[in-house]
Amino acid sequence: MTADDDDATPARLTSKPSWLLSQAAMHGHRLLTDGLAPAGSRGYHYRLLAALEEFGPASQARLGGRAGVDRSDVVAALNDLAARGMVERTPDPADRRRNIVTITPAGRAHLRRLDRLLARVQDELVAPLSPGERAQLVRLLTRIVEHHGAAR
Amino acid sequence: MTADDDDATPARLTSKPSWLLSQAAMHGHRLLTDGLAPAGSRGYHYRLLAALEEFGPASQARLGGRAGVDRSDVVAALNDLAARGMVERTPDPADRRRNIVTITPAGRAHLRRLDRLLARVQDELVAPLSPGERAQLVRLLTRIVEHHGAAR
DNA sequence: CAGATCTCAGCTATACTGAAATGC
DNA sequence: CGCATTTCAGTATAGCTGAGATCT
Repeated sequence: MTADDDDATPARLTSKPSWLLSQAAMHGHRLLTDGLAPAGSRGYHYRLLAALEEFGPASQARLGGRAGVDRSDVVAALNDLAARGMVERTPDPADRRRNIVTITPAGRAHLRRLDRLLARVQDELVAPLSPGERAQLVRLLTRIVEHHGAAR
Repeated sequence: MTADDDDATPARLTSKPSWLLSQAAMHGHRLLTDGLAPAGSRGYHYRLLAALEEFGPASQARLGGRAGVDRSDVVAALNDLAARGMVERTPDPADRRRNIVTITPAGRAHLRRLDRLLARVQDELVAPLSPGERAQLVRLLTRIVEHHGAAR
């Protein structure tokens, strides 16, 4: 009754891309959560700050679209970021339904810190692969994501 | 104000293995859920049946370990499968704390049906890749999963 | 006694839906 | 009016924890 027996995984699973992807993503998620915890941040905080710095100020609806955060969850995440002085919400004078969200200098500094933390996470995640293999993995995954994302 | 602007994804995300993996896994999860729905089954039903057929009858604890289903969720999943006559729970005469779970002929037939449905799902998931690229993807993912899983 | 097993109740995080309030 | 935006309330699922009952 060794650990081999207990942990043995059916070949039906280990051979399937869908299972491998979900397992690898699960490990990635844990590394990311643990990696960002020291900064008191979550993945969606990073995604929102990144979208703001790369594309500039935006309404919450558009920001959510870019960062992959649901309209409903953007609210709470921005509350967090605003409370820490990393973003500012100002009413849009041209359309008073909208909030224009802007990243602050403190937000940019925090984003740079998260960038450093996440670089380490990526390194751990693909640790067993050579640089060439890592690039190949990114290429293959990008094609899969674009194939299914384009149909959205 | 085109869709490009709304759907634009920060380069910080699209270049990261952790993001690509979670996106690809998300698409895989949707295809899998949709693909199994016609059979009235979930991913964990498939994993449990697969573990039973490949490794034979087992206690619920061991079965959960093999199928990657939490001890707490095994109970409900087996209730489903038993109600449909796909598994049988019998007390272990050698250790009366345990239930020995066995797959029935109906369970094997159902598993074969799920196998066929899932083959289509895998095909859709990696549709943009050539056969060689699919094999390469499986190899790379396997090494990542084994690297992190071994440390468990 | 410690520890394993099954079971149930409940928690957390994520992704999503519905609807109200406001404004275009 | 229809439609968009923000916000809140609530739902569904997956993964997990705690504890009780039973048994080794």
